[in-house]
Formats: sequence, structure tokens, C-alpha cells
Amino acid sequence: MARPREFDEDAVLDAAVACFWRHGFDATSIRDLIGETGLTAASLYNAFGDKRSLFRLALERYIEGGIGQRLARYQEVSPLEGVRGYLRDVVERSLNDPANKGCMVVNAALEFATRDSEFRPMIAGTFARIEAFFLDCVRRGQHDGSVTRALADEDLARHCLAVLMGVRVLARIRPERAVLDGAVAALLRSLEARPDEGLLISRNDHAEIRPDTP
Amino acid sequence: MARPREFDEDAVLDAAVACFWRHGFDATSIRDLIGETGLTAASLYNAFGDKRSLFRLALERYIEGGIGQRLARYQEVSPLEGVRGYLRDVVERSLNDPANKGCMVVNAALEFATRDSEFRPMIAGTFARIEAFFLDCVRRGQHDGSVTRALADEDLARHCLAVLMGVRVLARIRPERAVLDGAVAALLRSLEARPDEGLLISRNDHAEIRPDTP
DNA sequence: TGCGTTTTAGTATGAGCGTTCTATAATGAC
DNA sequence: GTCATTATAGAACGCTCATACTAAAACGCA
Repeated sequence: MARPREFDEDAVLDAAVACFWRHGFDATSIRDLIGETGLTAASLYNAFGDKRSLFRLALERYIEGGIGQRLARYQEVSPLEGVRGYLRDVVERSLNDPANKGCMVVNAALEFATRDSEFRPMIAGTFARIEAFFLDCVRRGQHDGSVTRALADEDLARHCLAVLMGVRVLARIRPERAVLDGAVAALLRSLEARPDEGLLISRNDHAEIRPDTP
Repeated sequence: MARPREFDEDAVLDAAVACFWRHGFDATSIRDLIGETGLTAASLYNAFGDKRSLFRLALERYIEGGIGQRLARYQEVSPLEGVRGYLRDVVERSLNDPANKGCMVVNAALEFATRDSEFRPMIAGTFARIEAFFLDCVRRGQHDGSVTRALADEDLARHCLAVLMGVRVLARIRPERAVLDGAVAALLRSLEARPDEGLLISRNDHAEIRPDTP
């Protein structure tokens, strides 16, 4: 029993995601949001609270719509296909995005890294979800013999995560297919089981990087 | 034949690097710089121009002092040692930095990615220098037999670059030794030559990621 | 038809921003 | 000692920012 809203909340949130994704939190002004969403400042504040809470809603929307869907899609397939599909999807979307917006979560991770931020749990949690996806792929692959046992499952999963993050950064500043495909192809090759490898999974003592520690 | 400056320009630039490194360009205010350097706004503007030109000087200083020195140090050693030393250095410094500032160039890359920026050539050029370093390591290693020939040198170098970028991102939001060491250890293992591998260096057709293209 | 409630529209506000301006102070040259 | 030149100190400027405020408008219900 009151005046109804004149806008579609989902559409407004999509517009907010577009703004924040492209320019980040600080560089997006309320005026930008007003321009992109079409509503007034009063409506924005009334419906979504202040800038921080709107950003939170936009980030949540991005994570569920963007990353959650991708995770769900590729956890259905075979282990190596999961990793490959996920990374190829990221590469293709990156190369097809003329604005080179990268990943909103990675962007937010760097923007909020040095401030005490309410967003850090969301960001770290999202990275943890992705790492868990890779870990699941690796474990299934080590079990069915498609993924190498020469390294610990956690290390391989973190390797995947690092390459994903690296691709996200490189795609923004140097969006060339050769660069992104090359990095991903090498990662995928490194995951494959070698025909002569033993059956024992090695401990993750990280002797490769720190050989002088026992 | 005029009043001399009362400050040490190098010390002031170091303070500017500290500010911009920690908070980025936008989030660093002139007042922050005044507080950190001890100069007045008039002296800052008189000596270094506006905020953008000061940032340029700070970024140049960071690149030469931080990255250039590291590149020089590790291009003297054996191929795999070069890659390992470079990445271990980055990991150790990341874990020892309580502020988790990451890499100023990576931070700047994401901050300026979507604006038309005078800084992009500096940033992309720095990434290209690092990639060239990795490529040199890989080529020398493929020549002396320490690095795998199963993948093209450029792909392996880009793989190193991607992991480096990934480590830089992860170190800011999840600065745990296990994560960073694990990712790097897996990368280093993937570079090693396998005892049974052929002598031919494969073309970089990236069939691992894009198997359905000829 | 009026009332209570919520949404709109437009404007105002106070803080912070990058930058400039006005003096004043410190030097070397004459 | 005077002058030209440069560096300092601090206030001031114009602008943009996020946000709050004031009315008017649009509904369901009595």
C-alpha cells in the first residue's frame, strides 16, 4: 500500500555490476551509477543503501552469476576437461571483451587488499571456492590416472589457481591469444600423468623452490 | 644563485613510492604524500610537477630499483636456478611484507587497465622484460638439457609469467607460504626435462587448451 | 475522497580532492 | 647592501565526491 518502484532491481544491479566491474569501487562515482542505471540518487540510496552496500550486492551478483555458474558447469566433466574447460572459458571471454575488464573479484582483491575491508572475506572465499574446484579435479584425476601423481594434489590445485590469476592479470594489460593460450597450454601439459611415473604421491615439501630446507 | 632545496630528492621519491605502492594512484592523496615526505604542497609541485608526473617518477624508480635489480641478479645463474631464484625471491619478500603491498607494477596494471593511460607502455614494457628474462632462462635450459623440450620456449616463458602474476595476486589476498610455495614448486617441476623426452621441440599449437582447432 | 506509506525528483551540504596563489625566506652575483 | 632567482609555508580556490534533505507524486486502503 505505497508507491511502487519504477525500475527493475535486477536490471539496476546488472548496471551496477557493469560500472564496478569496469572501473572498480573508487573510480565509480554515484553519478556514474545514476547515469548507467537511469535512476536518481534518492532511488538508489532508498533501494540499495550506500555505495558500499551496493557494491556488495553487485559483487555477490557477479560471483554467483559469473564464477558460480562456471564452477558448476565444469565440475560435471572429466578431471582434466574440468580444468581445461574452465581456463579456456576464461581465456575466450577475456579475449572477447573489448573493455578488458578482467575478473571483478581479482580487481576487487587488489583494490581492497591494503584497506581493512568488509569485502575481503567474500573475495578470499571466492578464491577458496575456485581452489577447491581445482583440487577436486586434481584428486579425481590422480585417482583415475589422468593427472600426475608426481606432486601433491594441493600443490597442483594451487598451481592452477595461480595460473588462473595470472591469466586474469595478463588479459587486462596484454590481451593476446598467444600469451594466454601459451600459459594455459603449459599448465595443462604439466598436469598430465607421465607414462613412467610411480604410483606414490610425493609429499609437498616444496623442495623445488626451497631445496636448502630439510 | 638561488635558494637551495631543503630535502633529499631520492628520499622524497622513496616516500612517494611507499605511498603509491601501498595505496595505488587514486587512493593516495596529495595530503598523504605531504605527510609521508614531509614537504609542503608547494615544494612537491615545484620539484616534481603534478600527481601524475610524480607517480611516473615513483613507478620508474620502483621498476628500476625493484624489478630491474632482481632481473639482473638472476640472469647470471643457471637457467632453472634463474627462474627458481626469481620466484623464490618474490615469494619471500611477499611473505615478509606485513602490508602485503604486492608488486607496484601489477597493482598499477589493474588500476590503469580500463583508463586510457600514459602508464600502460611502462607497465606492459616491464611485463615484457620479465617475460624476456624467463624466455632466456627457458632457452638456455632447453639448450643445456635442464628444461623440457616438450613445449615451445615461448609457452613455457609465458607459463612462468602467468604464475608470477598469480603469485603476486594471491600474496595480497592470501599470503600463506603453503599457497605460494605450492604454486611455484609445481611450476618449477613442470619446467624440468623428463628423462625420456624426445629431442624435438614441439610447435606451440596449444592443442592442450584448444584441441578442436587444427 | 482523503490517509499513510513509499518512491521519486531535485537540490543542498559538508568534506576532501588536486592545484594555485601570496607571501616570505634563503641563496649567489654584483 | 641590493637584486634576481628559487624554495618554502600556508591559505585559498574551484571542483567533485558521497550523502541527506525537502517536496511532490503514486499507490492501497479506509
